Amino acid sequence: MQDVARLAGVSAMTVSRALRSDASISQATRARILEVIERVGYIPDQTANMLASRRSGFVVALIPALNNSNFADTVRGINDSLAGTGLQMILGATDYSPEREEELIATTLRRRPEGIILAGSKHTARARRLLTHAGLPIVQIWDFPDDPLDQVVGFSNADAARAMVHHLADRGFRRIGFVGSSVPSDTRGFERQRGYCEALVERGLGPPRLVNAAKPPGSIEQGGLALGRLLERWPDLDAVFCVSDLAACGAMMECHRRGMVVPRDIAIAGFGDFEISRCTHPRMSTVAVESYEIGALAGRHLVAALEYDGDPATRPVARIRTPFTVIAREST
Amino acid sequence: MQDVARLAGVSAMTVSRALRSDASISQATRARILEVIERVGYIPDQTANMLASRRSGFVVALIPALNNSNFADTVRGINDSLAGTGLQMILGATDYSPEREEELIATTLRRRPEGIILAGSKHTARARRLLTHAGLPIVQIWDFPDDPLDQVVGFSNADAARAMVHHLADRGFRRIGFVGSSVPSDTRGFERQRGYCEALVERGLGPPRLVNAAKPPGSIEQGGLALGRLLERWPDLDAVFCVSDLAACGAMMECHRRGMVVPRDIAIAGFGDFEISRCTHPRMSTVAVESYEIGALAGRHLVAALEYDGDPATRPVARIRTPFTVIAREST
DNA sequence: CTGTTAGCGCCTTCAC
DNA sequence: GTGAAGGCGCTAACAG
Repeated sequence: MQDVARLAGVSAMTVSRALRSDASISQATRARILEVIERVGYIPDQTANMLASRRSGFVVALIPALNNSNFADTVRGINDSLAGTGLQMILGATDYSPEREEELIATTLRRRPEGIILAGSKHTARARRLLTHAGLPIVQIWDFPDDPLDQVVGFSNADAARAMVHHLADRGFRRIGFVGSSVPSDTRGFERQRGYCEALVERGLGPPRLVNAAKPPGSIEQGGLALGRLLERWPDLDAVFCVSDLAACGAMMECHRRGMVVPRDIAIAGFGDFEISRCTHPRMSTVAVESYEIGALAGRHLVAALEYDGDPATRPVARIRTPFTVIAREST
Repeated sequence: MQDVARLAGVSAMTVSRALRSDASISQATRARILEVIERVGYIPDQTANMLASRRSGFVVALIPALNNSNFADTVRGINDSLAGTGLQMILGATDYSPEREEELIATTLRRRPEGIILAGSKHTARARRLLTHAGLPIVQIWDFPDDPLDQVVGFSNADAARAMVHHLADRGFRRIGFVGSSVPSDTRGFERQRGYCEALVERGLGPPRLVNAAKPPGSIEQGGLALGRLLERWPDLDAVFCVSDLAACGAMMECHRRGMVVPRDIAIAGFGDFEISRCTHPRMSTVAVESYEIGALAGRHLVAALEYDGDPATRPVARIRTPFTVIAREST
């Protein structure tokens, strides 16, 4: 910056001003400085900027997994909502582990992010302490906790799962099995399982019939294996609801393999409305959630919190319930 | 850090040492300092660290899209390969646009990353200038350019597509259509199309029969529409090769809708070996590429380049060709 | 509209 | 094994 200043015949401070849009500087001086910058290929050092201005321009987003189309859409939503704000995203994958999440919170906090977006509502005690201590705007997404840390954009996974069980019951299915999440700490998966159990009670459909899928990779394959285990224990199942469309897809393939006709012999339902659910044969009934919208809203409300400059005590705190919809297709 | 130092009865410099593993400091002092740090909840400021130590700990990864399962796997591979190195990833999505890529390069370079991973080999002139000027290790992935900027982990998309056309020809298909990428600047898609055209010549299968899918969202739906347009122009097609599994999946659904039996009436092939390709009915033939491995290798070789401290002129430069495989399933 | 001064929070370098 | 001085590249705050 000193070099540029010298070449342009101004002080470093003026170069610094030329780089910002709001600063008071004459058109002529700015033009001359920008010309020098372009000519010598100067790239301002944002690290030094961060230190001096005490603004990192970072937002942290922590999601369970990168290779899940639902969360990938959410990340896209966050990314899009940050465009034009000068904010950049630091992305972390927790692998559904609260401990890994805590670790990521601790390390990313060193980057002095301005805000943080977290999937879910289950955090370790230290993670909660770190977050509240840091005093930055938080948005919890993909869940609707009773005791939110700050802002929330999500939905009740239990309610969403309940809705699907009611759909199955409405269509006349009575012996409904459930393929649960392969990851014990997948709280959203667990909530869906809870919703399934509650709905069974509500409709008087007897005790739960459930198994858990095995660990990825191969969520689809694992869904098929899980169906096998379900049928072994409860051969008279007439419907299976899976914690995700991927597992449901595997379950459906297993049906094809066994010569079972969906939904005549057994109905199959998934969760998430992945593109894949429109691509099975028959097409799969599922629960659609607003993956992209969750990210976009979370980003927008985080930015709003960052731009708010009134009394911190009266900062608006969004608690948004995003909708979910049972998509009834031919598989049920 | 000053506060911690005062509480521990040492100088700030000693606290700084206690935070690093390699520094020379007595066990007792370090233990005392760490205890204070834990008690007061001190979080070191990595921004200041970056400025003083002149190491950002950042690696930039620029990929075309986040919601593409192939690239998501690559990102996962990069992420995993960075674990334990102290490096963090800044992720950018270029939306298949060289201009957007240039913009991202310019803005992320301000963060003073230590290395950069780029999908593809088509960059604007300014982007190339910025990169070479920055003088950092680069890894180009998902392509195998003739004029690499630095390191490469990828494969020839044209060759991979050629292999699939040869597979179709081997199976006796003669009138092979192609559904190209919806994005004009998708160079990998364009390379696949080139491979298709070359293979037609090699096998004497007449002039290309190709259409392009329309813009996402709805890559699957667009594949179906594209098949419709292909059949309108060339009603006697006996096989269709799609630039991605998503489009192929849509094409297959369109066949179901039209009462065409795959592969008896028409064969369908995709590209990418997405999970979805194992989930169609019949299962889809496709070209498998090592999405995760590409990311993992790119990350590993970037780290190697960063750790290398010999003569810059003799730094090892990896140029890795990752394999691709035609997966023959029932759809062809 | 432009310049000067004094840091931002940490680490490098050197001294002991 | 520990401390003091100085500076990383930039900007806030003030002065003019």
